[in-house]
Amino acid sequence: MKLSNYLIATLKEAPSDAETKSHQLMVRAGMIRKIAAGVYNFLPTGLRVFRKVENIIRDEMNKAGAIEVMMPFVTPADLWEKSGRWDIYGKELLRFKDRADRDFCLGPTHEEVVTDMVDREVKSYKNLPITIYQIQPKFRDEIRPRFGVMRAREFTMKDAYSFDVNELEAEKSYIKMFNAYKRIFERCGLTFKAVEADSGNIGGSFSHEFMVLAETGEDLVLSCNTCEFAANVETTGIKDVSIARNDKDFEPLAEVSTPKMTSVEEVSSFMNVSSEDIVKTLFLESDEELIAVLVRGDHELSLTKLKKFLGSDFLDLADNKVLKENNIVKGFCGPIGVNFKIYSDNSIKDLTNFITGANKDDYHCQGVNYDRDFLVESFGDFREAFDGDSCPIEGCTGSLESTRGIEVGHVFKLGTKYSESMNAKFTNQDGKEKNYYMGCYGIGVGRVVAAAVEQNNDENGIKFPTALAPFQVVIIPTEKTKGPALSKAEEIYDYLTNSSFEVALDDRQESPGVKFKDSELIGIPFQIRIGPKSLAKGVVELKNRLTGDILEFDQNDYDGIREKLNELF
RNA sequence: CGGGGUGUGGCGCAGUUGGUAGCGCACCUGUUUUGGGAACAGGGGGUCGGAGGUUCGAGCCCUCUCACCCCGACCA
Repeated sequence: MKLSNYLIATLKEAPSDAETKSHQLMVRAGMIRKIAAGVYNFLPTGLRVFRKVENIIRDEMNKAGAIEVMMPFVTPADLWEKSGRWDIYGKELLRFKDRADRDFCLGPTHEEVVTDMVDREVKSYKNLPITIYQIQPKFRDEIRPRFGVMRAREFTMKDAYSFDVNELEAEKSYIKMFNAYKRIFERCGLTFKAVEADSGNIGGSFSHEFMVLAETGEDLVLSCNTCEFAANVETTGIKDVSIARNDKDFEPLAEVSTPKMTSVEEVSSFMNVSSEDIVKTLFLESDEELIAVLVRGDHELSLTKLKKFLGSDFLDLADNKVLKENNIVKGFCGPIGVNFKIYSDNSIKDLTNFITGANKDDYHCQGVNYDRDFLVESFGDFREAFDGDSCPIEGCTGSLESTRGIEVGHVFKLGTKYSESMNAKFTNQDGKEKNYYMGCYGIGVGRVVAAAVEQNNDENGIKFPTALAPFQVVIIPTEKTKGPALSKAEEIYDYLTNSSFEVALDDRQESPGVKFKDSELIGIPFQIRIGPKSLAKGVVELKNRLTGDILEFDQNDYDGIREKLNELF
């Protein structure tokens, strides 16, 4: 590629809305441009990197036996109604009507479409197992898109779906994909970790996330300092270490005036008690009913865990309106006298004589004890784990450490969730119809690019791993006018191009400094520099972006340059 | 959705009590430069997010609206 005929859209300054390194650098390097919140153009160099990632993914998917298809971006509501997700998915699903007033949405994921497709085409166990994948745009109307293409509303995802005859076979498919994912992220040159995860809106029984470790990651990963355990905070279990409570020490229940003390911190300092002696009461709306949940004052409720425990599709904090309708006094909530089911975190089991809200303005209760003062519907693990918690693995005495991660891939065991709801079946060996056992596997392509930038940069710009760089090598003649350096550069350019390298020739009418800076900002791993200075010595120079090393070659030693590059790629 | 903030040339920004809109970078032309974002001279480019209003006069004041960003959306 001759850069005089190319689009190098580099900027000296990043737009003020770019917060993370990767966002700033991708804009400055001229890879992406925003055209609406969470919606981006990929400019030529950005697309080249994107394609590199895409091709690595495609290659590994094909090697793992997955078959590529393409499903539509626009999907009809009836498929979503069939699976039941039309009502569950909420505002993230961008819905619209066509001219005939029929409901559609932009696909945020494709379980429905692919299940329908496979169900139509596959009739027999003889056609199984089968894993279908596509690399295609998705749209999720995120509450808050941010960090450039890291969390965009429109984004490209590789999504694969496996169909098997039974659970055991499905597990094999899962492992195949899991291993393919490891190879993909290794080839992309990323430092990552596979962790246990919650399966969220997609549903299913079991899942792993692939996390690229980075400061700016949006997820919190907890890993054991002793064993192999690692999981997303959302799903990290807490060992139930509660002991039997001594019933004899019950104090009388009493109300205490706590004017305007609505937070745990305020109440604990006002009453001079530790936050562990306070129990927070939260009211939540689930699918059908309002429930109350108790967690210790120093703990955080995990909506994810509670949702899983209750088996409900919808669970959220009750909003102010609902609270008012039920005469719940915000800031002074307590479990005493409420007629909703009360769920309580395991850590409460231990507690005697704790403090809660009194359900009336400016009062808390002290000397509160469950069973005596209120009844708990069920105890369970409902709080979020944090740094320093003990490892949830049986027999392990290690403790958890947290790191931040960018979720670049996610693999799920779905089981028969979708094949049942959509009545998708094949005929088994015994002539009976059976639901498919499914798995689903996603990778955010743009997010992999952003994660690579986030993990690989310095003060000069992006240091792309060689497998992802937009060009493998750029040839920089350091004289502007046509002369011996340019003709030498063109010769080497032709030679390396014919040797199947991805070469850029920076023949723009720019000063050398500009070319060096651009090349380093964009993240091209090697520069070949040719100028009056080097030619006077009869050499050309090869500079390594990653190490800063400069090698000299005889100006006619094209083979030597080629061999060196071959070594490095 | 709640709170806060910002919209002025492609990017980054300034614009005073209301009086004909400016700077740096980028861009174009010319000359000189040519190994780390060159110098000089000249030049082009703006419905000041949009609509309405107040005023002799609005980038600036008022009303509405749109977009974008940040924080929160779990502590009750």
